[in-house]
Amino acid sequence: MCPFAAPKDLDPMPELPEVETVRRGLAPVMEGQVIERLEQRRPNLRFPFPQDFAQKLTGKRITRLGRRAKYLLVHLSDDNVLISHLGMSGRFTICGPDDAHAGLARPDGTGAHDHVVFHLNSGCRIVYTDHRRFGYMDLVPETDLESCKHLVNLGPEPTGNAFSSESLTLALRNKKSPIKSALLDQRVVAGLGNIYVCEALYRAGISPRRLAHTIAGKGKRPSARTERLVPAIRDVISEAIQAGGSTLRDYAQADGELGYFQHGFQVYGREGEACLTKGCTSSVTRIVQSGRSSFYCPSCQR
DNA sequence: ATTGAGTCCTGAAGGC
DNA sequence: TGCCTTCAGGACTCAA
Repeated sequence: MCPFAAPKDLDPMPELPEVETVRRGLAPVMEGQVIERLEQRRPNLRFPFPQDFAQKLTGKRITRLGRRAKYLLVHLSDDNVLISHLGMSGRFTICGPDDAHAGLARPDGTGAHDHVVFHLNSGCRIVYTDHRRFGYMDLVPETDLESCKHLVNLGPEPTGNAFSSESLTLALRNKKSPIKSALLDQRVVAGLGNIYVCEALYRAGISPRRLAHTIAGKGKRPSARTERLVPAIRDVISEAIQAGGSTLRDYAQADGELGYFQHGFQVYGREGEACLTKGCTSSVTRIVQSGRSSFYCPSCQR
């Protein structure tokens, strides 16, 4: 049950589906439990922890685990919400009551980046590990959740009703940046990261270099590209959540580390390899856009 | 206002 | 073998 995770081929990054998978994995272990003790091993991750963080969480019951975009939301009995962003390398691991190793630095070097340990009254421990420390945690009152600085500017959830070809048209209309950058903008649609943007654009047959406003079109009615892009985003996210769910049990049994699984990416990380579109003889190309890698097929994506 | 560049961090991977 | 450089990425800050 403890985090002796085998190295993965691809360093997994938490985007919306991974965070949702983490939420689903943690919920049955954390909901209803009291945080008997919280170990905070350093003063900050990406940002400082809130003042008296451990003290404010001690003795609180976890009422519910939620999620918004890439944020994990831990609702507490005192009407505060612990907001956790996993950044690049944040992971949660469930350690059972009998596991002596939880959250301890070990001779092989693992454990050195276990920054927060939740000790629950069930005896389980939830260990937050983040070797790059791009993640962060914050505590906000439930009543201010939607208007707090982390969530206030977020666009619609890609799997929700508010995300539609109409809303996307509006969001892209005046954007002069490439569609790749626009979709990474969390105000346009919330929860996409580099991987799923590449995959969605491939599915929709849209070049990452195309300027966002040329996708939205000029008229009021959504363009053909927008009509392809919305379901492409929706599907790629939904499928990834499903894939996460189906492997959740295996991972929890294997090592307790939650939310990461082998994806079948069609373009991401496949530079130089054959395009998977039937009949296409091109190969996947990598370009750099605003400092990030974009993978795409120059023939299929226009 | 919008957009892009720089920044944080660490481990892996490649070069010599 | 080992040291050094480069790279990955989200999202904040800053500047054009």
